Amino acid sequence: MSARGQGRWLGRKFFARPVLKVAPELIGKYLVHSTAAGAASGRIVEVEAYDGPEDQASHARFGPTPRAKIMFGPAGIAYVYLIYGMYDCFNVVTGREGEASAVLVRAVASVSLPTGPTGSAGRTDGPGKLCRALGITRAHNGVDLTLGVPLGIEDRGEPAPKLSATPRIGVDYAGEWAARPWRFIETPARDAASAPSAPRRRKS
DNA sequence: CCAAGGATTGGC
DNA sequence: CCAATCCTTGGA
Repeated sequence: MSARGQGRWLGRKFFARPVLKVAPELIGKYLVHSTAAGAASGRIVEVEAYDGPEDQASHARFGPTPRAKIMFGPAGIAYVYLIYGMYDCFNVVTGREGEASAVLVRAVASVSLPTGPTGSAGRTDGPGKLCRALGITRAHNGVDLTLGVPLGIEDRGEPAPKLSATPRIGVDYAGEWAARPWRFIETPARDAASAPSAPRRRKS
């Protein structure tokens, strides 16, 4: 459907802005993975921003290493890496070329799979499960998301959701950077059960 | 070359 | 609370 590409897929201009502006705007957009079998998609509901080599939580903190150099490149490119030897995590590069910033997509909802009913009834829990659910792997590292295939991010014209910002997950080692509220989630309708769960981080 | 640790998840 | 599991990085 490249013929109807006008504004359907988020383009270079959207991604080529400061990551702290792009990240919250990705909430409510749709991550779509198209294959021969059909399209797998999910509504983005949780993201994290990683901004520059000085961000001690970012993979770019060691400079443009073989793995992280893609973060220094042009915006709109997928950065998919393997974590803990078993899970793939999906990111999109943002900002100007030469800067090192990216958005980690941590969760999607309303998952739709080509094989039929999702069964998931909705939401993935984390970046690893998200990639597994949508079939995203390291093979997608470096693909241009603005083309829409095989991977793209779609604006379906939904109104901007209400957002909350919290510190990022699993970056305790990052010192003062760990405290920055650079994780964005759609504000839960009710927080009765979910709010108290956050503090539990390993290592007391 | 080698040792250490990780943008996580699921099991005990 | 902690093991799984392997790639990336930094240091010797």
